Amino acid sequence: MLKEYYETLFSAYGPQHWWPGRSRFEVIVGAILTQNTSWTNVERAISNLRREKLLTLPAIRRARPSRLAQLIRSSGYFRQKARKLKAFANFVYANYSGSLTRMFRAPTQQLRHQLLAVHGIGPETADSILLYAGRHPVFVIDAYTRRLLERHSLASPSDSYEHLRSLFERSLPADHQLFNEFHALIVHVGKNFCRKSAADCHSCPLRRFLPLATLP
DNA sequence: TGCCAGGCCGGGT
DNA sequence: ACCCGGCATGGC
Repeated sequence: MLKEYYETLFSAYGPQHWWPGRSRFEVIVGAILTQNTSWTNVERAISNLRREKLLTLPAIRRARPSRLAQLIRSSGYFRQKARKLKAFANFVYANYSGSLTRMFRAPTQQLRHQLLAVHGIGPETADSILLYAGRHPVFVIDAYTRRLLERHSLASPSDSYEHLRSLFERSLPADHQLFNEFHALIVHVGKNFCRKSAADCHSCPLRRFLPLATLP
C-alpha cells in the first residue's frame, strides 16, 4: 500500500534532493530550527550563522547563548532553540569527542535513544538527524506525514508517533535513500495539496487512493 | 488581523 | 500514560 504511494509520488515528481544543507551539521541545525516553524524563517537564521562562521560544532559550543539567540531570531522560539543547539553540541563532545562521524557510526537504536535524551530533541528531530544527516534508515513522521495518513484513513489522530513510524518501517525495506525520498515527496504533496485549510485534492497525484467517502 | 508553520519541554492529572 | 500552556517569528 505505502509502496504504491511512493511509486505514484516518485513518478509524479521525481527525486527531491533532500535535505537542503551543505553539511551534515547544517542539516542538524536546520532540523532543530525548523521545529514548528516554516522553513523560510529558518533559512534566514542559517545564513546568519554561516555569515558569522557559526555553522560548525566547535563554534556553536563556544558561542554565548545570547549571541546565538540573536542570530537565529527569525526562526522563532529563539532563546529555546539557542539552548537546544548548545545542548546538541555539548552532547557530541561529551559522548563522541566532538565528532559527528563517530556519532553516526553508532548503532541506529542506541544513537536514537541517546539523541532523545538531549534537551530539545524529540522523536521527529532525532529521526530527521538520523535519516537526513546520518543516512540511518529511520522514517520521519512529521505534521505532513500524519495529515496524509489521516486524510487517507490510514491513521487516526490518537495514533502515537512510534506507531506511525513502525507502520512505515515494517511496510518498506530499510533503505535510507528510499525513506529520504519518500518523506521528502510527502512534504512536497503536503505543501501543495494537503494544507490545513484549502484542501483541494483535485489535482493531487494521490487522489486515486482516497477512500470514496472522503472525496471532496 | 488572526492563524499557521516540517515540535518539544515541564508540570500536572 | 496523556494533557496542556509556554515558547516567538514572519507570511498570508
